[in-house]
Amino acid sequence: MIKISLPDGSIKEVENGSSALDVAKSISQGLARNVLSASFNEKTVEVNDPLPGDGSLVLYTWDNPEGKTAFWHSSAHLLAQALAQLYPGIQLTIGPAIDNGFYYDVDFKGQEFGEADFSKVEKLMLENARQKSEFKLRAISKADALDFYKGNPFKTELIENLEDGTITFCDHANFTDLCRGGHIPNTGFIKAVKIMSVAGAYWRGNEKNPQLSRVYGTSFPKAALLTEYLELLEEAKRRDHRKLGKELELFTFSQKVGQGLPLWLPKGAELRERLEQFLKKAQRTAGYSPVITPHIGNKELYVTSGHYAKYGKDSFQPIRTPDESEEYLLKPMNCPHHCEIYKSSPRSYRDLPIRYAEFGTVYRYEQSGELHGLTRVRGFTQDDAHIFCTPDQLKAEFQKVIDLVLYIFKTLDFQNFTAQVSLRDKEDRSKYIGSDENWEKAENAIKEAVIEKGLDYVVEYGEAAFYGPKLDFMVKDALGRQWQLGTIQVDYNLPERFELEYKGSDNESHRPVMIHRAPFGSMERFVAVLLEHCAGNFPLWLMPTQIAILPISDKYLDYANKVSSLLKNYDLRALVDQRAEKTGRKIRDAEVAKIPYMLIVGEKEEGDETLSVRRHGGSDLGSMSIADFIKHIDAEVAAEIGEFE
RNA sequence: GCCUGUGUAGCUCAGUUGGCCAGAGCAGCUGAUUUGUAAUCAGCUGGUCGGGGGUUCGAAUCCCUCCACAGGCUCCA
Repeated sequence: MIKISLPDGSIKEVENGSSALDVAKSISQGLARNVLSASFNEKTVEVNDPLPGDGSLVLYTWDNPEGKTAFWHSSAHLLAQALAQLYPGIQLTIGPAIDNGFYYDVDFKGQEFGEADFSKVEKLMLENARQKSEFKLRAISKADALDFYKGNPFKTELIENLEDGTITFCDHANFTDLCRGGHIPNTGFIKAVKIMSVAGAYWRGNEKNPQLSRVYGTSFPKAALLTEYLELLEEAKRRDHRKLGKELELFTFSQKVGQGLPLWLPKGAELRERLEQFLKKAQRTAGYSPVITPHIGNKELYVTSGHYAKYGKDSFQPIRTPDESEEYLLKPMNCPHHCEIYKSSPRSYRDLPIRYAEFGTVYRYEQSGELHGLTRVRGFTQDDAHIFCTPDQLKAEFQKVIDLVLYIFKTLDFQNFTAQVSLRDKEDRSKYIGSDENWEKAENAIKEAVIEKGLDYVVEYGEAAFYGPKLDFMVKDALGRQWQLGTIQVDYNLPERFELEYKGSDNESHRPVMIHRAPFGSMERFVAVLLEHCAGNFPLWLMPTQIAILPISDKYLDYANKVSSLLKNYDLRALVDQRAEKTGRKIRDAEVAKIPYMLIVGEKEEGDETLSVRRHGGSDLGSMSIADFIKHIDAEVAAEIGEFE
């Protein structure tokens, strides 16, 4: 007998050779039916394999992320099996579980595969699933593994990088795949399957490598869950910022202007302006000085900064002047310009920190396939600022920026953000410029600042900017894709390259440290993510049109216009629906336009100088005097914005 | 840039074995209606079927090519 301890603290005695599944059966039949994976002594094990001895066991079902991972990982095997059956001669590479499903990268060896083929793959997968084939993991020697995959350069490469003695294959039915393990008991658990898309993916993510076809799929233990998931995707589509942006007339694109170059329509521009004013006010409080710099700069400037060497190919081609020796670049970054402003005058330690802020529009030649609505464009405006400070001031300045970012996220109700500390790649240091010593200092300053602020964060190695480590604030869009919004970056390198100096109290020259920071990130991306976050129902203070005044008939137009001009005097944004439509229609249109407040005015309201107030979404707030309504709105806006201290 | 798709009126979409003059709803315009909490009625306007080239007696439909968009891959705000 062996002793198995379970998460609830209980200890189960089971016979030698029992599997995780046997333990589940000894607890309850219901559990046994639902167990998808297990970990033994904190290591993932095969649920069907005998447990090696005493230890602690955790069983996972669909309700645990571990269970889903095993489920989708196993589904990837099922997909590979079906593809291999349908397309003889294809080469399999890798097929991991991902956030909402799985994919498999295959080389179709020239065979056609497109959307039209999805249903036959799904059908075959389900057919195979019904066989209830067990997944069996077995050890294999490196030599045998290489022999098995002779002729498949991808698997061969994977195996070569593995240690002999640790290599395992997974068999189910008559299908075998290189695999490290973690499977569901058998294929019968997979009840619903959907191939989502097929896309090109370079082997190991490197565009110099051959391109494979990545087949994306998802699967579920119940058909109803698949339906539910597809409905969720539909809902996400309704929240898509590209759709809402069009409907709410915020922005557009024109082929004639160019790819990735957003055109802000009046309502969108107004919204964006309000966001800018909001941040400018907070930045005034925080001691920033506004600066303004031009849209182009001499190429030499970016050669000095190192941007040209690193991002030259991602820039628009240089602009030439009639003077042949001159080359200008559409500015891809604002920092070199700000460095030159710093240098425009000698600086003393008494001047620091200096904080230059600019809503600077920058241009980057993103590959056409990269462009995506407002979240990835070729011309965008950063809410950029550069803080020049002494090394002693770095941590405090960094923390002040964190406060500013958190204030913004709080005001706009972004609760589900991820703070990511991005550090250098541990192995490859060649991607970065600057001394090890400075990198160490910068990385430590960020870590300390984040810990002292009590921020939840994850550390990502290799995600740093080429000139320094950073702290990024990531938010997910409607489809679950993660985008970087706010960013705070420490930089010892630009001060060096631009030979920035200040005179210390010791009358010696010293080098300042720079912080690059953009709490929104870019206005374009921020508006996009905000739009999806609130499904177009922006907070009242941001709404381009806050109030729709709806006269019952044109007899009350005069009163409606009078109310409108009164509201405008209070800096409120109202429109009067002058159409000869029925009230029901006017309300519907205002609802569809997501206007927060509707004021219905007719005979009664005109008589006693009141308003009949309706809130977007259907609630009737009843009758109110104009003064009370203004107070009501002011209170709502004040509650939304709060003060930055 | 590459892979897989998509592109018909301002918007959403029909037109899918090539065949009268390319359709609908919404929006817009004109008129009637003077209306009380999610769509009043009628009429009218609006299209180089993404651009170019080709096959054909005949192309939105088939072929080639370019462009844009969408979902991915690398990078990044």
